Amino acid sequence: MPPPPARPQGVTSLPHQCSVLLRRLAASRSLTSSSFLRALRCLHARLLTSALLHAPPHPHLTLRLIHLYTLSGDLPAAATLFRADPCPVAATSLVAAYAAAGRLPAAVSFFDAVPQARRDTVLHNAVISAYARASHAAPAVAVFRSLLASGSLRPDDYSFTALLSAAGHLPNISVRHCAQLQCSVLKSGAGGVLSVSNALVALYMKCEALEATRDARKVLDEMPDKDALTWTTMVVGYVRRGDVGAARSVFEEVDVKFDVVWNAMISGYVHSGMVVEAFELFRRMVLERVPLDEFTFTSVLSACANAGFFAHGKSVHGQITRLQPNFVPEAALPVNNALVTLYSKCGNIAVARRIFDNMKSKDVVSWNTILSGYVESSCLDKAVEVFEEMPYKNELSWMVMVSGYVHGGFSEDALKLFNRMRAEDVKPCDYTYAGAISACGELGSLKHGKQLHGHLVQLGFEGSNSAGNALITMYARCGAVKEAHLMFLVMPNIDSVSWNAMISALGQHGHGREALELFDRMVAEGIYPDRISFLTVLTACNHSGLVDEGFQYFESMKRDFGIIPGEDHYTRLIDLLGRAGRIGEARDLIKTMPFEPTPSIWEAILSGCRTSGDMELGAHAADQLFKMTPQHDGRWVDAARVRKLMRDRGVKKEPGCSWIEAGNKVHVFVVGDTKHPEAHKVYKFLEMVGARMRKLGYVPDTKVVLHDMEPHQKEHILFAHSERLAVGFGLLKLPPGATVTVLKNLRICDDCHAVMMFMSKAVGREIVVRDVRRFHHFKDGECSCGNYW
DNA sequence: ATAGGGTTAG
Repeated sequence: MPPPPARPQGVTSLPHQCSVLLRRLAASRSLTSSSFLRALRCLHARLLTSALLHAPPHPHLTLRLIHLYTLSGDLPAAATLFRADPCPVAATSLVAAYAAAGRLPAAVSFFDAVPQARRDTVLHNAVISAYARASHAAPAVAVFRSLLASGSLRPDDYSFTALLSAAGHLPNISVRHCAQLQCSVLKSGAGGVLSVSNALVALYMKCEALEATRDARKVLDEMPDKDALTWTTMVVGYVRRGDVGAARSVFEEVDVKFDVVWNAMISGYVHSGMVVEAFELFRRMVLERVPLDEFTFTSVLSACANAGFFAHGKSVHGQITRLQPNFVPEAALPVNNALVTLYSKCGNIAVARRIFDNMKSKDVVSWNTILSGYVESSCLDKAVEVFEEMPYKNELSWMVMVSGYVHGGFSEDALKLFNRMRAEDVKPCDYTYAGAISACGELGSLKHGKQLHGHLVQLGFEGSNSAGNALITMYARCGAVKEAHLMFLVMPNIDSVSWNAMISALGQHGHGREALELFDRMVAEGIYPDRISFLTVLTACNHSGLVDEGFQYFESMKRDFGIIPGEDHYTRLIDLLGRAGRIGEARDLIKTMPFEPTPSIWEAILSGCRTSGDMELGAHAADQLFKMTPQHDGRWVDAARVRKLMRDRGVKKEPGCSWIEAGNKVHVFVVGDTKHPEAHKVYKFLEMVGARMRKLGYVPDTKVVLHDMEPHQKEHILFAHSERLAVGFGLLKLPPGATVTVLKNLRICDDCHAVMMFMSKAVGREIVVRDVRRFHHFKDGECSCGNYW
């Protein structure tokens, strides 16, 4: 018996043993779905890393460790190991892992870290596909070109697959372009490869041209083998082209229906807003025992969230919970993301947060979902918290935050963030620009707005509708109606939002008739007006005093367009009537409303009464309003006491008198002369005060509602301002001779009888109060008045 | 070590 061959030296060394173990661990594919295995891998990787700290460096081992780390989801650890030796194989793993996590810049950095001479085809492929995944066509093509230009390297079928996929993200991809690509694929000999053909089908389906579907079909018919993805590609392609019917017939054509095709069809219905059909298909899937996977659930959950079928969504949630053990963390990720969306859309942000917190792995989408959940629930401070806490952000995170700021009235912060974004070298997308432009509009900063317009043009975002619409609004807000109109004229494809913006622009500047004409033209051009359009029209009528026209459009909205007027439409109409002194009609209108009057309806009535001097109705409206407004939370001046004082002094609901309601909703009834050249500043300032108030967190859901900033009102505008702390408060102007006891947080100017309310935090601070003509300087309880101009 | 399609955030 021959002796066993002697072991080669060094094989039993620690690195070698580890290497064997690692290879086994990484290869245990059958257990991939177990999160336990992932944890185990991670644990092993960590143990080995520390064990090998003092062992001699071993390239193979490092590679295996990197692979293990990427498999177990510990990307930073993998990246650290890579930096010690930037080899192409490790880079490939990392590029793929980071791209899969949606972190493109990091993914590309690994490619960059490998010296050009060491980059191989596989690494190039990984980068091309990383760019393709992130829909960045141009850089993907550039990397492909560099692969060709290298001389020593040749693209393989992976390269072509990734390239074709990237090409699908090119804007206006043409059939000719596709054919050219097909040609070069054939020439390279990658023509018969399934994945390449699938990518080609997808590419043709992405062309806008009608005949492109024929070409796609031709490729498909010539394919010797087709798999689930081939059919899915066709279904998805048709859905993208807006042809759900064709998608459905492809779906029916497939004999053996793979679950992927079902999922594609369901998500197709969801995207087309055909929620009923989506659910129908989902039911059939269950009946036919097609395995439901995370994609199915994600689509169905998204359907529930979009359609507002929250109860249904919750029952699907239950179903998922029963299946949870079968879900791998990375598979459950999109499902969890969809769940977070569902709960935050149905207003249950707390549950959304709980799901988010319990998620084992989170990606950019998860963070963005919870971020926008907070933004939509007007919890801006929470949103900011999340934003700063996010381990990684993408363009969308910034966009959500910028537009969230604008939406919440924090235009200054929006612009600040926008600037920070550029300082951090993040390229804003057109939506972000739209947000920043709206912020300029809100702040009335034409100069800055124009500047951004310039950047937009430079960046080639000219054709963007969101940015264009924001520009129309911005120009209108800044008083540049001509520019707004010009924008409206040059925009390549105006949508209903553009029309609404332009109608509103005209209305704002008192061109009521033109606004109505534009509305008629919109309808004549076949654009269906929505509820916003009518809101805009009513506002335009309001600004120009077109009472009868307002009524006509209101009637037409119900009769011709089947839009049920909401609270906001009634409010506008009542406001319109009130301004025209036709308060009686407004009162009659309330009775015909299909719902009980809301606070804003009473506010409109109240301000109408102020104009017409209808004391009786005004008193009634005020009483209703007070009844409805929630109690203050103790941090504010007791509005009830002030009200009582006013009543006691016989100043209740006097025309021209403005007042405040404290509580969860703070109404700042500003009575002002808007013709004054400085008036718009006051207006902006008050908005800012409201915004800051919320930001400071004094009263969570505070809304500052401004009233009576119309040209025909000519009274004082009073407001308060502190250099350090802008405080939210309201102002009462009492008639001369009225005496009011000073409450804890209340001060009165003896000279002009302005009553100020401060938050307790502001008491004792130096507060400067100005009105348009006078200023009040409060210090140590003293008030000095003087002329401001 | 890399790939094609479908899911989630606006």
